[in-house]
Amino acid sequence: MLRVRFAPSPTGYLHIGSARTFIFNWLYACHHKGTMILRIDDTDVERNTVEALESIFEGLRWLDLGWDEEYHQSQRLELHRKAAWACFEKALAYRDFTPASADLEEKSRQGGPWLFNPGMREIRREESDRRAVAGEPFVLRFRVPRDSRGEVRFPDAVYGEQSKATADIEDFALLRSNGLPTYHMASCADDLDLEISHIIRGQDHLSNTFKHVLIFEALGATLPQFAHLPLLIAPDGSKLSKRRHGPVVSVLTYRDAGFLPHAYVNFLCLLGWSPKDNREQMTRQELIEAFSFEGINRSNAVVNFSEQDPLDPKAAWLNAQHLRTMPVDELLPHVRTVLEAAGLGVPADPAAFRHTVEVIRSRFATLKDFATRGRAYFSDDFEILPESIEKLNQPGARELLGELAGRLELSADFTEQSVEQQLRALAAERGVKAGLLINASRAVLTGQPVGPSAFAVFAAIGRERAIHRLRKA
RNA sequence: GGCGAUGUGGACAAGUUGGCUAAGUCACCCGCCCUUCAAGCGGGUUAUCGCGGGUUCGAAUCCCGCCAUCGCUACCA
Repeated sequence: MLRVRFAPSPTGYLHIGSARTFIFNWLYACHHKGTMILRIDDTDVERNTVEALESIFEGLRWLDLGWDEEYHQSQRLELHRKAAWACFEKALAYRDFTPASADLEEKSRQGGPWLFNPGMREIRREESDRRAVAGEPFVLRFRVPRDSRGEVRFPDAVYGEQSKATADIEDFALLRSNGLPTYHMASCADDLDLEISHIIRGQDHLSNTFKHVLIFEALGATLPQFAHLPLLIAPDGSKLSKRRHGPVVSVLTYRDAGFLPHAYVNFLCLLGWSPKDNREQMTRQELIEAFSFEGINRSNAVVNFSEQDPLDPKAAWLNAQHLRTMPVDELLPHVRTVLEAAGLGVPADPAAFRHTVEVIRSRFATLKDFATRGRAYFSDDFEILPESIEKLNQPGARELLGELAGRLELSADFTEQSVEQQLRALAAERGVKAGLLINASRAVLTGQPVGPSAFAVFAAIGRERAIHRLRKA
């Protein structure tokens, strides 16, 4: 049974890189009909916040992909401790009584690799026990087998066969002096207990994996398969950080910018992965079918944003693409949500709503456009832009609009075709270009200087409202 | 400093068992369409494949060296 997990730590909002990791895990699980597990890695009590946890869930819910099982590491601490002490009992770990120190850190930075605190590795069991019982604080460290073996290796589905000399792996901590497990310990113990078969995570963990392999072996487990993902980075090559790059690193920013969840998922998939057959816009099902480790790149991908334009142009394009090609009925709920959030109503007649959306969506790039540029379609309270007023100020435009209103009122029917007929006839009779009336109509009906065919606008707005707006001009 | 990785046009990204003029997408420019703006359709500009050597009839693809960038090097994850 294939089981994968996404394991965020609740120390900040859902990062777009984390979101992509979640998506790739999800895709892999779906492709192989496996199980997707969400595991909250909250062992760092100092940095965890409930706000961050909420924010992560909010982001994941927006992505709208779901998961099958959910765990929180803080509720499984006994498991982690048991695993850590099992290592100790087998003499694969030892107590380190050295107090945390910045000096040692400094020393290691200059003088080559730092492997362990001098003297601690060799303390005899009796002395170690005695000092512990006496209440002396300690961290439990893994005893890297530097004497018995030369290197640690593991295959990575993306980066290939990896190896590292044990001489270059330091004695990392398993348990902190406060008794809580470290990331390495908790993660491995849980991966083992939850029977994770494939660990798909960011490449920043590639070097850590050597330690994890050691832990898995110490616990007598067979290794899961590893697949590391290239990182998402900023245009200047630095890693994406909240401090330096602001809201562009949070998935919720894209929700608030009016992205369709699936369009953003689609975009993220194209960063570091490719179906290799030129497809860009893909449905969820197509992504699931096409996804495989073979399509994952090894180089980091740049999220192409700038101060002027915080949205990656390709992401924006992909969103517009989905917006105008997806089945309308799937789009409608999203439009409704955005309109309601803006305090706008949705047409009572579902067919009218659907028709209106159909008319305007090809000119919009985000969901927000429906409430801003498309406001006049859903409310009588809208602004007429200065550029639109210019079109109204053409000589004779207002008078003709009034006249048109009169004719439309008396007309037998009110369809795109009939309105066009009436309008063109009027223009011909008065000896003006149809364009004059067409552009003026659009301006007064929608407030916008540009937009869909004016005749389609008439039909979408409806007879009564259209006539009213014509007269008001 | 040590270790682990990566380096194809502004961004994404094919191609890496060596072999026609290095795909495609976004962005940008032009044209068509046209009542406007998009969309759509057609076309175009942008790459000495990080740099320098080597092997070869022939290298983005193989070998060596160098450089740059990223990651790990925490009682953070």
